[in-house]
Amino acid sequence: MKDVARMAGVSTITVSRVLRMPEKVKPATREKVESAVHALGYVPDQIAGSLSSRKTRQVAAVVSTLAGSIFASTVDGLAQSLREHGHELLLGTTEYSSTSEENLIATALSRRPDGLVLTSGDHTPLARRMLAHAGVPVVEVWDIPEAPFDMAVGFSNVEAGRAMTRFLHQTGRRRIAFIGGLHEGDHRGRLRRQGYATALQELGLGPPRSIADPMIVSMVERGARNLGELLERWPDTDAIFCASDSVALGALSEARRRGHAVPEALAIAGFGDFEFAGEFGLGLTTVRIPGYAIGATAGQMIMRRKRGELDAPKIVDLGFEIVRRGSA
Amino acid sequence: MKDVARMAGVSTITVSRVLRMPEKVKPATREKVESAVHALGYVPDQIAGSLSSRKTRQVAAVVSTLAGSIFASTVDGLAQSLREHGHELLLGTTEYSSTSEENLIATALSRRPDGLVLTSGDHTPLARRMLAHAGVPVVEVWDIPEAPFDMAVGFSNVEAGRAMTRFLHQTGRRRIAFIGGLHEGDHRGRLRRQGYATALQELGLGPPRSIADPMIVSMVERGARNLGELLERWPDTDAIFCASDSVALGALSEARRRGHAVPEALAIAGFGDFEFAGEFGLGLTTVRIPGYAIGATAGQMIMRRKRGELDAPKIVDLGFEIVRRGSA
DNA sequence: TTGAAAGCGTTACCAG
DNA sequence: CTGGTAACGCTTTCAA
Repeated sequence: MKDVARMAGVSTITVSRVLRMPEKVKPATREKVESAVHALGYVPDQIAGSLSSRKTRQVAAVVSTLAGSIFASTVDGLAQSLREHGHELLLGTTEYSSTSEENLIATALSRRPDGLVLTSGDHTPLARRMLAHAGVPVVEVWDIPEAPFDMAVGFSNVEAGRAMTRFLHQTGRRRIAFIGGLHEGDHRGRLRRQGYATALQELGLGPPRSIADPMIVSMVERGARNLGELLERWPDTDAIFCASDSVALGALSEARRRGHAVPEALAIAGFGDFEFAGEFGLGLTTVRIPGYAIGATAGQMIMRRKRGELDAPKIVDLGFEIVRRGSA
Repeated sequence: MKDVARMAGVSTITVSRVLRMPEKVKPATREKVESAVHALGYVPDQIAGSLSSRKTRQVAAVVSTLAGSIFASTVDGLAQSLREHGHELLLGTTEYSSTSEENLIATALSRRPDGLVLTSGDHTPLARRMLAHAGVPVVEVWDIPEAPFDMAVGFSNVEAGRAMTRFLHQTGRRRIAFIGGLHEGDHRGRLRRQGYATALQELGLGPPRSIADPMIVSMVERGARNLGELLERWPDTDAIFCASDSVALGALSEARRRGHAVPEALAIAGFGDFEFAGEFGLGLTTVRIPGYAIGATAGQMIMRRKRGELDAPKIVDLGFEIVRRGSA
């Protein structure tokens, strides 16, 4: 910056002003500075700027994994909305729980982000303490917790599970099963299953029929294998609600392989409305979640908070939508 | 840090040492400091640390998009390997080209990352200048460019396109088409198509039969629609190589809808080996790309460079693999 | 409209 | 093994 200042014949603070508030500088001066910046290929050092201004223009996100079509679009939406406001995304994945969320939150906080986006459901007491102490805006996404830490945007996973189960009931199904859930630390998956169980009870459809095998890593394979186990144990099942569209794909393929007519004999529903679920692909009946919008909204909420807007909502329920296609 | 130092009765630099190189501090002193850190809930400020040490422990990645199963696993692998080395990932997406790569590189560089991972193929002259000027380790991923800027890890897209085309030829196909490619700025997709065209020529299979419609955003829908157009124009086509598995899914569905026997009458091959392509799902013949490994390797290469390892390879070809399943 | 000086919270460097 | 001092490259604050 000193070099630029010298070349333009001004002081460094003027260079700084040209870069951040060009309208505050006389056009003639501004041009001199701008051409010096260009000539020198100068790129300001945000690290120094952040230290000085106490603002990082960086927002951290802690996600379990990017694989499996679940969070990718949310991260996409978040990155996009931050970008529109001149902010950057710092991404941490807990992946295979090689690192705890607690750990990730600590390192994220050490970067002094202007905001934090969390996808996990429950936080340890230490994590909550660190968050409280940091005084950073926090947005929990992909579920509306009963007691949000700060802000939250998403939908009710319990309601979503309940809604799809009731939908299957409405279409005439009575022996409804749930497969593919319960992988380690999947808080939201458990909530969906809970919604399923609740609906069964409300409708008087008997006890849950549920298969899960956390050992199978591939969701598609899990769907195929769980379907087998399920039909062995409850051969009269007439509808299957799958924990995700990937699971549903595996179940659908396996059902066809075994000669079960879908949806006539067996209805199969998924969750997520992944790319492959649509009309031109599988034609899977599923629950659509506004993943991209969740991320984009989370970003906007942090930006509004930063601007000091007090009337901004703290909880945003973006809902979900049952999408009926051919499979159920 | 001053508070911690005062509480422990030492100087700030000793606190700093306890945090970064505990073994260099006498156990008794260390314990005093550690308990002060704990008591005060002190979280060091990496911003200040970075400014002082000229190291950010942050690596930036510029990706076109996270949607569509292509780069998500690579970003996952990168985040994971960085994490193992105590580094963080800074993510930028060019998404819908609302922001140019050039722009993203500039903002990434302004964070003074310890490394930069690029997924795009070609860079503007200004981008190259900024990169050169920054003197940061750069890894280009998902293709091995003829003239890499610095380091590269991936595979040859041209060879991959060529290999699948030759594979289809080996299985007896003679009228091979290519669909779904050419979305804006898709450098690597073009390279694959080029490999396809080269193979046709080598094998004497006539001119390329290729359909693309950049206006259709959904890849699955594009596959379905392009298949229609293709069969209208070249009804005798006996094999279709799709630009991605998503496109292949759309094509497969549409082919079945139209009553074409796959693979008997029409072979369909994809690219990417997405989750849904596998044995338990679609059973799609495709090209498997080691996406996660590409990301993980990129991270490792930057770490090695940082450590000053001079014997480290600059170009790593992770190859690809033709995976034969039922569709071709 | 521009500038000088004083930090921002750490780490590097050199002593002791 | 520990500490004092001077950066790191900006922005803030206050003056002119």
